Amino acid sequence: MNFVEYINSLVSLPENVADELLKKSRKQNLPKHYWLSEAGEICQKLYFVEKGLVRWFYYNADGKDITDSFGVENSFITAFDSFFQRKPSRYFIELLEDSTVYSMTYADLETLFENFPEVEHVSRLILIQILEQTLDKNAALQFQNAQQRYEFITKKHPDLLQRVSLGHIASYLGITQETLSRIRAKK
Amino acid sequence: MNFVEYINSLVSLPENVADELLKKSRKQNLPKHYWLSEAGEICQKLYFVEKGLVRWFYYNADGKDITDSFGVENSFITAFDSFFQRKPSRYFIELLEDSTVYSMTYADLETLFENFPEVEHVSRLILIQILEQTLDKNAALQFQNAQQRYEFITKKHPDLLQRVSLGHIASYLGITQETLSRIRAKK
DNA sequence: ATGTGTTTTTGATATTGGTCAAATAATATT
DNA sequence: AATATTATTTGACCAATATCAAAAACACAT
Repeated sequence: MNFVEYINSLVSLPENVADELLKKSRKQNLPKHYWLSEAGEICQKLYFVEKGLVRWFYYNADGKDITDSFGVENSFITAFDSFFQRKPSRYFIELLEDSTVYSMTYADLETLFENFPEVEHVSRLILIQILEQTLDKNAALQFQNAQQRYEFITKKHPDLLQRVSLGHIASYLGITQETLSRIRAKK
Repeated sequence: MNFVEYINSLVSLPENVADELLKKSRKQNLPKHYWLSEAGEICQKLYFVEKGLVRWFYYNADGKDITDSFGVENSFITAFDSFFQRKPSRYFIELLEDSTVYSMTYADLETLFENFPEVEHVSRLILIQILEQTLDKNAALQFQNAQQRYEFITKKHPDLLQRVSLGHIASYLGITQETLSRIRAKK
């Protein structure tokens, strides 16, 4: 599924809008470990992952690598604290697998916003989805113990357990990898 | 500042759009402890707080009251997991002070979306702000100790410390009120 | 196959912050 | 003002999880 097909599954797009979206975007195959964006910089592109896996992370005050989130197939990916507001990001965005992504520049997206209300509309829908996932994660961290956090990911994102290293999963859940390893060991 | 003035401070609205927004909205004074929305139900309205203070909270599996977030003057308030997607919410929304709010139904907002691209546009801007605040809070909870969490709120939302009870602040930060009380005691 | 680097597991110990209970302080009600 | 209610503080104790260190398992390149 390319990203226009994905959008069409959310709202049906007039053909000319679909064409414009494809025309303004660029498809690329990029290798594992490639960085789509870096902390401290303004994220220049909005990505769509057709195949592959990404990780948002940042370094905290102690220099520790903290995984904020993961993005899988059929997700729009960007530094949400940066791209739309044109200010430096907190996050790095890293490919965890060889991936196929579409990308679009901010300027091109703005042009689409101005010319096609449908694009603005679908952006709103997607932002709401992302906001909801973020709220979910907040609730999973606040006052949940390590066991409960692990259950959150096994229920909400079981696919990630197969594809992501234990260390990244633990960090995402706000626990140490030793603790996660012990949780897995029992049961 | 009423909510149309607030929106105008973000993007300049054509006069007819501003008029429509005001026409579709309702201004109310509501008392402290009033619930704008309840968990388990579809949140029916989008609110704007002109004066006052609100709290999002939910009851976790143990029946514990968990504060997710606060909303102050000049904020749009709704159950973001519910209102736009028309599904039951996790959250209660409670007034913590006597407040003046504007409200608009989903149906009326949809009509505005359909007729005025500017409304869709400004919604996107507001959603991005909210998403960013939510990401900030995520980062404040993940791998930050109690002291650091308290510093987060003193820096980012110092006003809340004056207006919200210690118990609610502690819950918001994912720590017990006893721990927060002890943090305040030293220093 | 062998060696090198990375990831995961296991163990021992330390620490943070939670829990429970009671005292004090602040706020609301009669 | 007196009383009841609610919020905050304090103390003693304990549990969950972090930290540090080392071993084991696994992956990858030569």
